[in-house]
Amino acid sequence: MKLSTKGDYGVRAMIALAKRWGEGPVQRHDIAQRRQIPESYLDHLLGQLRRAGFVRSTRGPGGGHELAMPPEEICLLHVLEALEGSLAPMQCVESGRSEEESICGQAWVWESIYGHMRQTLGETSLEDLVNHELEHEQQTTRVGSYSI
Amino acid sequence: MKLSTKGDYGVRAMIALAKRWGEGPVQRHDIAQRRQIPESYLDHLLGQLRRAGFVRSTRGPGGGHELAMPPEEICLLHVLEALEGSLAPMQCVESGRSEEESICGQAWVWESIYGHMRQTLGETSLEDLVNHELEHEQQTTRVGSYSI
DNA sequence: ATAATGTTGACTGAATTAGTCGTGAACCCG
DNA sequence: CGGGTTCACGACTAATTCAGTCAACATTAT
Repeated sequence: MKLSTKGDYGVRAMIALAKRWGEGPVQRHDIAQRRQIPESYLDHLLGQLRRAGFVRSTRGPGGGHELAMPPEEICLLHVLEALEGSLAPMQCVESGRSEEESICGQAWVWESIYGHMRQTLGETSLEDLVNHELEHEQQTTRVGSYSI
Repeated sequence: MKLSTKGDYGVRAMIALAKRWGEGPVQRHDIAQRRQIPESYLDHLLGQLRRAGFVRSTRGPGGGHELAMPPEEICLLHVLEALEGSLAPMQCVESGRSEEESICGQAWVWESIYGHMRQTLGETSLEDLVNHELEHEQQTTRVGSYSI
């Protein structure tokens, strides 16, 4: 039941980009360093996120990556589904499946859990994550590690 | 984010046993056939469940496996944790971890999801699962496939 | 041009999952 | 006792997924 590092790293990268929203492209190298993601792996993640329409990239000197839309319009659910595919905990809970087919006898429990999960992730935007991080930084006097 | 087949099969097996609660031991072969679980694999699962104290086994002719306690006293959460270990979706959400340590910036969301999941699984007993299955069988006139 | 940067796909090593199999131990019955 | 039934346990294996690297290529700024 673990989220893969792909999803974890991907969200971290998106938070990094959200934090710099409106300030122009951020470079792969920069993101990787700040958020502790292997740089060559980040490549793939950014690729998927770009193809999913969340990230816009520009090449050449001064290039980099930036969000393709404001942070408040991007929710965790969509980011994670773009990276990991469906988050359904069991196949028989995958969307669009008639009651009859679920012969596993426990599907209804997982459906409820999955529903709640989707709702929570769907209600949480990148903006929320950034704000939460900023608040947390204020509280602890420790400055810097992830700032900007 | 998928539950492994281990957890799925394990719960299915427990439902099978719960359905026969009070009727003496049920044989591996029988469970495997009814619930579509590879019999040699079921061995391992029953082993884990026995060592976790949920199942009692007896050898020899007329032997088999049965629940070690009434179905209403066994919840999904404990069964799954016995089989899969912690169900936490991220390591930084694992229980007993101070706020400071979670540097991932998204832990709070997952903590909420994990909390809800544990609560739901903790409130669902084998008895509930059996009842749900029985109701469902009544509704659909189709008889038999999993009966008794 | 050329240097900085992103893009892509092929490739790899490690870990995990999902099993199988063989041997042995306990038990029941005659 | 002896033979058949059933569970018990651990070694072994095949397949899949995960996590990550790398090299060759494309694009743009200056």
